[in-house]
Parts: sequence; C-alpha cells; structure tokens
Amino acid sequence: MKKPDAQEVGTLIASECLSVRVRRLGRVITRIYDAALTPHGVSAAQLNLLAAIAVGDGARPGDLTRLLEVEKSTLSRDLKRMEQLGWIRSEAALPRGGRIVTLTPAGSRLLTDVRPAWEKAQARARAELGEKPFAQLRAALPSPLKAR
Amino acid sequence: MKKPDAQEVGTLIASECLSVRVRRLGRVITRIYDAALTPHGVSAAQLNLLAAIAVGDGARPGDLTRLLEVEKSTLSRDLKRMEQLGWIRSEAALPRGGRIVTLTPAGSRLLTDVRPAWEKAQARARAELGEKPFAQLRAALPSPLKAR
DNA sequence: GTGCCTGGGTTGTATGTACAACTCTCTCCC
DNA sequence: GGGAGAGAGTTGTACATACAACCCAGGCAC
Repeated sequence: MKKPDAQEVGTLIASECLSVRVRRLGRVITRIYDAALTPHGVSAAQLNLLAAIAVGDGARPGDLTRLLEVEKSTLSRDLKRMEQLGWIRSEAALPRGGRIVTLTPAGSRLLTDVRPAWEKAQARARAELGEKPFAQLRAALPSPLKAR
Repeated sequence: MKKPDAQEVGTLIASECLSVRVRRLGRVITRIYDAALTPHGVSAAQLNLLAAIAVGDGARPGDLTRLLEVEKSTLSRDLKRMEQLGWIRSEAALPRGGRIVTLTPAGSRLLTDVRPAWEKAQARARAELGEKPFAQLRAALPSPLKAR
C-alpha cells in the first residue's frame, strides 16, 4: 500500500499549485477585513459589492458580474440580501427586464462610516503580508476598475 | 440625496482594496481548476486538502488547519465529505482524542490520476494571468509548506 | 481531589460561491 | 407571424467557509 507516487504528487501540488496559494491567501485576507468590519455589520464581500455599485453611482447587474467576476446567480442572491438590509435599491429600468441597482441613503452612509475600519484592515493586511509582498501583489493584480 | 462622499469612498475601495483583488482572483483561479478537475469528480479545495495530507503521508487535523489556514470547523466538514467519498481514513490515535488522517488507496490513486488535469489547470492559470504576473504572484506568496 | 484551563473536535447557523435548469423578453430572420 | 437565439434574472442544489457554542479528555494548581 506504499504509494510513493501519491506523496510525490502531493508535494508537487502543495508546493507549486497556484490555487493552493491564492485560496489560502483569500482566507487570510478575508478574515482580516471581516474582523475589522464586523462592528459595522458588513462583510468583506458585501463591502466590495457596495463599493462597486457606488463607483458608478448605480450599476447594472451584468456590469457587476463582469467587474467582480462573480456568477450571476451569486450576485442575484447577494443583492437580494443587501436589498433586505436596506443598503441598496433595485429599480426596473431598462428594456430587456434589465435593472439598475443604486445605493440607498443608508447604503451611502454605511460606506462613508466604514471607511476608517477599511483603512485599518488595509493596514493590517499590509503589515501581515509584509511591505514587499504587498507591493508585488498590487503590481501583479490589476485593479478591477481597469480590468475591463 | 447626492452623496459624493460615498462615490469617492467607493472608488477608493474598488481601486485600492486588497481584499477586492484577492477575492476576485480567487474566484477566477478556482473556476479554472474546478473546470479542469470536474471530470475526476474532485474540486480545487478538495485537491488542495488531499495534497496536504499526502505530503506527510498522513497528518493531524490541527496541522492541516495551520498549513491551509482554514477554520477547524471547515476542515472537520471537508474531511467528513472526503471520508465518505472513500479518499481518506481517519484513525483515532493520539492521547487527547487526537486523530491522524491518511489517504486510502483510492485517495492515492485519485491524486496520481489527477496530475495531468492539474498541470493543465496550472498552465491555463499561467496563461490567463500572463507570464509576468504569474511570476510576481509566485514570488509574493509563500509556499504553504514553507510558511510555518 | 476539585476546579480550571487548554487543546482538539463537532454541530448550529449564516454567508459566499458555482453550475444547471428554468423563465422572460427582445430581436432578427425567413 | 412564428420560431430561433441572445441577454438577463431566479431557483434548486451542493460545497466551502467562518464564528459561536458546545463537548470531551488531560494536565495543573491548590
């Protein structure tokens, strides 16, 4: 039952696989931001989405899926939750049953209120990673706003 | 109801936030690996875990949580699924109710079988990101095996 | 010993995420 | 005008993930 092959492949993947590293990093980073944001009752994922909506002062769901690279079904549910929380509003507006999502006043307020906590999280993430890896990451990953 | 502040904060976060970029990248990368691995009935997360177990030819759950930076409750459930799938075995072994998780023959076989698909995914991820960002990412993110 | 702490594990609950299948509504082609 | 197809959205289902609240076993203090 000795399977040296399996051990070898395991070591290869554990040490070389990009998804291992990226997913691990995602968990670490998400924890940092979630912890900082908890007092405001908002999660990292939700803040990302709120910010994306705020950028254009309203957005079509289709744009958001492309910007954030989320599946449309995921977005649909995330938006529903945030609508129930009173942070966004979804107005039927466009021809093909298309809609436009905008921040409510409560959503706008939340976003501005949360800024100091976000900055703290950003600083903590920077400290956790180290100055150099932080800069490398920044360089390697395009800002979603530029991406497309 | 004009909230230029909110728009400003939104733009700041959307363009500067590390969690936005990292989480987005995680979704993209996970999709690539999941797609390549689907024919083998294994997900990216599961493969990561299998590999981590294979490295040491068995591991204690506590080590795995540190290695992968996963919450212990998450690990508990992931292991349970994989045990039901017949890929791993969990033997009660140590003093404090501690256990050791090892690959079954089926798990070992799966790991070696899956290698070509993994390599294809790795190549696709590299192509998707571009050669330079790929190298930058590699440099910025420590291999989990080194991390601690 | 009794009580407390710590390390290790599971369970309840909620969110984030994806894929597949479905509906709806236009548009376009013939 | 009737059907094919594209674009947008929702719903079913399953997995990955975390936090909080537990449970259990050992060690330590006194």
